[in-house]
Amino acid sequence: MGDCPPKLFKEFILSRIPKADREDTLNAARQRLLEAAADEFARQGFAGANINHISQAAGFSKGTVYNYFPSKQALVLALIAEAGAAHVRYIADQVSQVSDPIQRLVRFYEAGFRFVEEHPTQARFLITTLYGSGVELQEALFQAYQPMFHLVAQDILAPGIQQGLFRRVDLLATTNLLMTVYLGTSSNVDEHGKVFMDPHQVADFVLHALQRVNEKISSGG
Amino acid sequence: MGDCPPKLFKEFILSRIPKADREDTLNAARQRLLEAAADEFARQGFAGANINHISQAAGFSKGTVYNYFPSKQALVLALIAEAGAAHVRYIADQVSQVSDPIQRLVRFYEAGFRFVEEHPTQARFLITTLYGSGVELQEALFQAYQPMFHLVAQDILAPGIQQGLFRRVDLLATTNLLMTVYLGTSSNVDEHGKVFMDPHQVADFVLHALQRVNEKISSGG
Amino acid sequence: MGDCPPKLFKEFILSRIPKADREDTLNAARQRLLEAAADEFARQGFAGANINHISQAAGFSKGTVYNYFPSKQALVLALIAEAGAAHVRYIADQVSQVSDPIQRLVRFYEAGFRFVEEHPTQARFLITTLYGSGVELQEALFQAYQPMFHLVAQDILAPGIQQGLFRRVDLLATTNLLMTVYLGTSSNVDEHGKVFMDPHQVADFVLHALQRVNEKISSGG
Amino acid sequence: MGDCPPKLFKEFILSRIPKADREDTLNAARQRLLEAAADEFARQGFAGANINHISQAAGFSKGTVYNYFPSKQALVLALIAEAGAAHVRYIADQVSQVSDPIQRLVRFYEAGFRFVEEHPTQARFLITTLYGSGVELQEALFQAYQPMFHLVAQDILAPGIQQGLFRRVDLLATTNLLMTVYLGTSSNVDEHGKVFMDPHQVADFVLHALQRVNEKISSGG
DNA sequence: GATGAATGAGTCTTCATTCAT
DNA sequence: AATGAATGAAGACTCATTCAT
Repeated sequence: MGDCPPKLFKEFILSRIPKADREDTLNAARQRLLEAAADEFARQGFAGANINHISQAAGFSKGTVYNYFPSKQALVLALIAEAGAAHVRYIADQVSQVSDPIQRLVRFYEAGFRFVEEHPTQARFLITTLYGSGVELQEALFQAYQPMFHLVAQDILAPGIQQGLFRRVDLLATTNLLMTVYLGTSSNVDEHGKVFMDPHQVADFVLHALQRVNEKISSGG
Repeated sequence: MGDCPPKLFKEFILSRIPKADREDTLNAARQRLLEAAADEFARQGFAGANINHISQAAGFSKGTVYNYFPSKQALVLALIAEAGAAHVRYIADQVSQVSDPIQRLVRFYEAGFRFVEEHPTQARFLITTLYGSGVELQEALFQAYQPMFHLVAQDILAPGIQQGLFRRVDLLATTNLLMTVYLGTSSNVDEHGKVFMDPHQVADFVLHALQRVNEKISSGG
Repeated sequence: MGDCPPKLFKEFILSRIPKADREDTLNAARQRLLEAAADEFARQGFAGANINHISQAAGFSKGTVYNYFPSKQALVLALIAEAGAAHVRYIADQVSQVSDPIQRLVRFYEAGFRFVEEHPTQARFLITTLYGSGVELQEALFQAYQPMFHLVAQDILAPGIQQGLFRRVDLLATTNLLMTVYLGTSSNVDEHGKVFMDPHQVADFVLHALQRVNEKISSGG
Repeated sequence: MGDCPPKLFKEFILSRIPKADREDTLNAARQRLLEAAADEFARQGFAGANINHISQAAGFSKGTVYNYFPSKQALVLALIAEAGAAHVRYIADQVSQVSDPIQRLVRFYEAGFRFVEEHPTQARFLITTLYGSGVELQEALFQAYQPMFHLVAQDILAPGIQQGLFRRVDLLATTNLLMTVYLGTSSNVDEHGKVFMDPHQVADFVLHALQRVNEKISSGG
């Protein structure tokens, strides 16, 4: 650095600090856009969403989204990836804090509902994308959710069965059912974003379904 | 007759047939439009659907939907009402053929999945409308589904509890869960419209959840 | 026809007449759009042209072009094909009315300039498209002009050489030169659309270039 | 110096070098921009050109063109003036190296085609601008080309006629024809930028057209 | 009732231009 | 002088809806 003339050194210093700020600013702008997008997409669906509204809801003028995302499609896909990953991470973090499979299952629903209540817009976006129309987006989100399926199967169900806490259910089918129950119940929220059902009610239900019993009720056709 | 151009032939035929049949024909036109609408709405969502495509898919030309439905919105609402009612009726019919609550629960899932497989387009439309975006449409469908909630609560769960077949669960919450499990699992279909899960697997799961037990697994947070 | 009830026969007759009119109307609309397009494209170039202006200049409102042409690109291509063919046809018709190669060459420039003066918009469009930017459009027009190259080569130059009226020039290169001279000179018009040069002046020039001589002026580098 | 970030290194260099060289650097930047502009304008036409692409193709970032040219329009006009002048100068230099009018005419086409092959981008820009759309730009280029018309008329044709080498043609019209032949033939290049025609073929053609003859072929309409 | 041309508001996207750093 | 984020006007294209036939 000694070769740099003093003036340039100063400039160099100055140029480093704004750069960090700038990056923060850019990331913040991107985040604002993603949040606004989640809101708009959740309310109107992909086709019904207006990308200009998104840009303006994020505090920019019409064209500015396109400085961050090359198209409406790219914007949803980015949102699916980020919100999906955030959802998975939030739940996985809290589930992994306990080790007992039963506790983990309870935590799964607790954390899941908490995510919905803390991130209502993202959650609503995710649910409507998962079940709403548009196969391509559904598949993208399904990909993003793979770790959550894995979490339920490998970190909750499998050890629970192995430890004799749960009955010997089919792993794949039951994972699907537990996920279905989570995603379905968490999509019912009141106008304040509160999930209608209580996580412990839900957990109770599935724990009953998983418990070992002597006599099996037959459902044969 | 061979000299008549096809369009006029159609008119001629229409003018000859008795009034009751003519009504049938009109209803048939309406039905064709509703089916085409279900397909388009299921694939593209409400906002993404093209009402002209619907008209043409039904065998009419562009403006003709408007002879049957005053607007795109009115068309979806009619479709929600009719498809929703058909869905409820299909399941209720089959459930009511047996009287044992356990058998009824099994029938509920059997009939439900069968409906999805026999009416894939309607079913896909209903699911995407129920979870997809657009609060107004969701509420309309929720209304249409009230009889199905009632069926589960009053004709399956309540008698089952009363007869001591099911444990004393919360009626509303459990109805929600059973419905959630149905709607969630029936939305997972492969490319041929076959539901991924087996109805008996699902029924087994919920019957386990409902069975009376001596020792209760606690999920207390 | 005897099988048709009388009312339908009347309808049949009525339905035939409007149909012909309708077709005329549609073709007229299409032609109006193509003319308006030629004007706009000639003035602004492809990229600079505003397709809404074209629609409105043709007496329609904004979106109506799209009832006739699926895209801006398709519109230019149709225009290139139609105007190019008209240009070729106009010249070929008049050239073929005489049989002497020298007369034909004169007619070629006469008819060519007349076309420019009678169809100034189309002509300007064609010239700007041929030399202007956009390789794809240039190639499309080049294709449309093939018959004009063929005309010059096979119906004017070749017989002229064979009859000993023209010197033994290279057929391809000279065709290019004659076409170049035509296209280049016909692109210089005054504000009233009148070509600056006189067709006989131009014809004289090329006839001198083609005449047989004893002594050849060498241009050897 | 190794610690200086690249941007600053550039500034450092700039600040050390003498004023005259610095001006050269600035001019070099301007030249890079003009070259990039010629490329973009030639490919896309004025309306289709993207001024940000130009800036980036010149090695700058988006806004930087505006430090050199106040607007897109000003940029083309500057380019027209500079490239037009370069074109004229290139040809005039080589033509003036010989004094015989016939040799000069041959040189005119030789040098003209050589310019196209050595400066393909500029040449393509000039041709498309001359014939392409946008009257204002056409006129600007026409102005820039005045010295080339003057060259042909006063330094080639007039002395040739005076020396009895060419027949007594109309000066203005023939100048137009010679220029037309040049501009028209030089616009036909293959994908490597090579002009399709040979300059001597072209020169031969016009020399034949200009040569004195005893018998004149009449083209009288 | 059926048709399909016409309408025009609305949407996605591009890009010349500005300006704070 | 260079940067590149932001702006917002403008343009290609879509489509719900109307209506004369």
